[in-house]
Amino acid sequence: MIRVRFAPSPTGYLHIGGVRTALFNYLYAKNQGGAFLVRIEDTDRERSTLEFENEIIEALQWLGLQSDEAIIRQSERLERYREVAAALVTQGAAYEEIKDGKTALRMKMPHKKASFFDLVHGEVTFDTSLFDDLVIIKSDGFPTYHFACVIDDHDMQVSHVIRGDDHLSNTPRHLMIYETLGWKAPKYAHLPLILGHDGSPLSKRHGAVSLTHYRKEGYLPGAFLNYLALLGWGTDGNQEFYTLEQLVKKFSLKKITKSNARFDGDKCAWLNGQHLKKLSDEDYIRQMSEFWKDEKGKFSDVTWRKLLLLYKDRVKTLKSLADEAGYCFAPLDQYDMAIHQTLLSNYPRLKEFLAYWVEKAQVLENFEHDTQIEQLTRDAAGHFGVQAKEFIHPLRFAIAGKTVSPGLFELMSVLGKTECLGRLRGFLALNPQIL
RNA sequence: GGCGCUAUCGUCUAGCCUGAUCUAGGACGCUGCCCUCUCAAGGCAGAAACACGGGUUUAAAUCCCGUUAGCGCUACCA
Repeated sequence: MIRVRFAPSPTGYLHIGGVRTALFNYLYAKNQGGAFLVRIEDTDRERSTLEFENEIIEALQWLGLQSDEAIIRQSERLERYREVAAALVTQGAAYEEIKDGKTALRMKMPHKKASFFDLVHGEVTFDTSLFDDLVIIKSDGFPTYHFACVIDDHDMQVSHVIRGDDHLSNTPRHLMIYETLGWKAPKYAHLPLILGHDGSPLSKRHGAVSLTHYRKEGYLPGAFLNYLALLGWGTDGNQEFYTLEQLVKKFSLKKITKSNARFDGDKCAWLNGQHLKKLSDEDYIRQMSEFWKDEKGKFSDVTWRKLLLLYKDRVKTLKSLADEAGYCFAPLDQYDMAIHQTLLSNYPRLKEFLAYWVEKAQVLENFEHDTQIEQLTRDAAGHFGVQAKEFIHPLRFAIAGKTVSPGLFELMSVLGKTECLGRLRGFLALNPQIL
């Protein structure tokens, strides 16, 4: 039975590297029909908090990477660690060290060439005579990471330890603990690390390192996981878009890369856009509506739906809807005069056109049919003997305050007759000396 | 410093194990074109890499050695 675990330490928010480690553990477990477990390593009493722990567990839930068994906390297993440590002292493999009146326990480090076969790196050898005797119980009575980790993995019957490369050099130490305890060590797979865009270790300096950030930006869990899977893992084919289920099916430790990878925000955003696009209209609308609860209330269900669909191919994150469609949510308070001027020089008869258009459009009962508005606009252009775009571009600017938007007529039908004519009249009333 | 890991386009990667099929494939980003009411989306095209130096071999991105660089460990942090 394959059993793996993700063992975060609640000394901070779940970060990108942690998510990737959790993901690969999950993928391997599910691919092999095994179990994925979660263990909270809260042996650092100074830095561990319940708040971080809850946040991490909640984040894993959001990602869909749930533990198959009850979550284990190291702080609840102190008895066990002390018991094993005491046995080691009794057998003479560990000893007390008193410093500043505080007592800690150290395990004698066996001196030998320690080799193990890493599932990612292959054969790795260390000379353990270079290591100090390992502190196993700190003077505060808590076990050190190394000691607790080994005992838990053994007690939880973990078959494969899949963790970051930063633990590669720790592995021989762990192996020596297993050896003096007379326990069988699990198999190891050390994952390459995720670095910042500049190739340096991921840190706050890089800005977005916590998963929370990506949640708030409106990333889909599946898309984020998909991107992370692509870092340090490749397939023979050219497929890059994967759902979690597809990743589970295709995952293999053999395809894990040996070298560190840099996090590329652009590609991550692109993939999220791809996932958004692949969502069914219903799912997309549900996600957006949940994210934009407040804005939703400003529109009828039918209009809201129409609005969202207009931007489905244009948004990369749920949050970016605001960048694309901000003008739908709030009235325009001002226009960019530079663009205004450019438009004016391109279309000198702009005011005349718009006034004519308003005159024609106000006769329409409503703006519900974009084909109707389009026909009206093209007729108007024909009336002046100019191309339709000479009407469309100024109209777009007056309506959206931007030179970029989805199809103008669809946009107008979403905004509605009253709002559109209101904006146009406001625009025409602006800067009479320029117009 | 010591020990360990790693090294293909700017970035993520395929190829490396089992040398010849690699004038090195895909993706993001970038540039151009098409579509077109603008922008996106989509389609097409393009620029862009085997870190360096030795060696083995008829033949090396692929195997070996060294150099360099990056990263990790070297805590009573995990």
